[in-house]
Amino acid sequence: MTARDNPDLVRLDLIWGRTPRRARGPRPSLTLERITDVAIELADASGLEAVSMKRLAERLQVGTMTLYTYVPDKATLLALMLDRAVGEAALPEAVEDWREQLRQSAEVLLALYRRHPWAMQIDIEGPPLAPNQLRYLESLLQALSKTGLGRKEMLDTALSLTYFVLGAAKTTSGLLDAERTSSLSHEEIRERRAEAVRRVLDPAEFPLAREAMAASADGSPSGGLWDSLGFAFGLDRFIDGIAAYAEARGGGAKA
Amino acid sequence: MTARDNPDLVRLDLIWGRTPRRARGPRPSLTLERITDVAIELADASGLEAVSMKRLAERLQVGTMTLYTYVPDKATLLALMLDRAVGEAALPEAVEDWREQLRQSAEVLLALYRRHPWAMQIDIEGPPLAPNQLRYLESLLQALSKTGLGRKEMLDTALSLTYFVLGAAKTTSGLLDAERTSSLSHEEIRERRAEAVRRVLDPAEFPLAREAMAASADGSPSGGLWDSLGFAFGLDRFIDGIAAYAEARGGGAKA
DNA sequence: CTTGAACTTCGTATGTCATACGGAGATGAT
DNA sequence: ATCATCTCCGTATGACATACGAAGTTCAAG
Repeated sequence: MTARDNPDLVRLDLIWGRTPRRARGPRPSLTLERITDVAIELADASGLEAVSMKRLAERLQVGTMTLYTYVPDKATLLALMLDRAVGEAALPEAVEDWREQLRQSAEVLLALYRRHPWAMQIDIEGPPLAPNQLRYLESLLQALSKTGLGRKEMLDTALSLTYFVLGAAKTTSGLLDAERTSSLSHEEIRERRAEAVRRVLDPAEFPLAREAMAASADGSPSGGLWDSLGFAFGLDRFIDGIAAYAEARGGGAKA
Repeated sequence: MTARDNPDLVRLDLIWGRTPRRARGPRPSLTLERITDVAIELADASGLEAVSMKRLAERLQVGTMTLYTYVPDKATLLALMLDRAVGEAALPEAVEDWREQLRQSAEVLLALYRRHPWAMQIDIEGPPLAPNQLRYLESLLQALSKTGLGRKEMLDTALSLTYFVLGAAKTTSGLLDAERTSSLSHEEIRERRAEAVRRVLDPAEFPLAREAMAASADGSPSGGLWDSLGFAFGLDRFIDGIAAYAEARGGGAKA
């Protein structure tokens, strides 16, 4: 089966930079990379909804339809943006302590989502086979190869880690986004949220939630309830669970 | 501060069903619930992108702009849809084994995302304070109260669990969606994915990923690589980690 | 009983979006 | 020198959310 028969493969080849050859016509005035970079600038500055083909073309000083010579549709452009952003994440170098490497990998990914919140809004159809996504996965697997886990379990673990990070980033992004976008001060936002919580969190119906949120708000330096939200804690518990499992299986991991 | 001063609170009150009272004008011909239900039907049948104000109004036999008497904007409608969907998830009844209850809670949530894939595409701005979301959270906390964890740790744990489920659902939804939407047979889709993997997964650059995927595909009954994807495994490891932590802290949990 | 404030309904209009289509001109293989 | 193949892009289409304001409806107050 060649790419011609399967539109998915066209997109895949584009993401992998395998553009077949341009012989006949005039030289293109743009490159895919430049287009993708400018699109990312736009998304960073004003959010994903600001990335329209028209605005992007204006920034690039070309007509709107010119973009369609480089990209079959907008969804492909978004896939390119996503993988380019993922490529930005510096992979932590291999260290002997796989727990530490996993933790760092997770934090790098979270930081990436914080830097490029639009990346979480991009829905990929089909399996995640973009180059930088695969590189990230390979790096996780490399760290996990020190645990003595089986190959299938390593894959399950690596994917689970990315699930956790994506979910955490996505759940908290709305909160952080509001702080970035809104014209209000952080104090004001905090105040409004506290008001909203007060209005809604009936102690009779939600006793545990109320207590937990109160405890959480007290422990936070700025009194902000929605700051940390369990990322570090949850990540450490997950890694604990992996370590325990690997050890019980008689794996080669020490400590 | 009253709702009038803070547009967020208007939306919140709407989600909580606190509509102030309608005295003067003619009786409304619709209800928020009916609107929301029909919107959900539409989204279930044809995806979130099929839910436009125009189509929704047509289904309800009213003019497009009529909807705006019930809802300030589409984002609010989406928030209503989301919380109504969450309300559909039957909360597992409290059992003495908190691990089992947690596992069931996670599975219920995953099932919900599978049944209503559009729910994952809805971005909420601001904290998750919708009634059914809070009920779900309270139920998680109730299960966790048997662990002996501190209140802040309970909240961190509960949130982390939802992070994991959301991430897992979101990552895999693109794959399942393709199988639902596409006109191709599952066989054909599988074949194309295998072809894509073959094309892209250079063994020299991605030795571990290649091995892991091969092992994963072999272990799966239908030979499908992208079927389970580590949800159950990752969930169990996470719960293991929580249990270990609670026990080490000298909590009241027994085994 | 009348009046008018407050409400629902919704046609029309505005400005946005992705992208289909086709023409004009440039380039290089033959 | 020809012409297939490519780039560039103006125009057009049909979607979209929603602002605005007019018309009709209901009930409370005078």
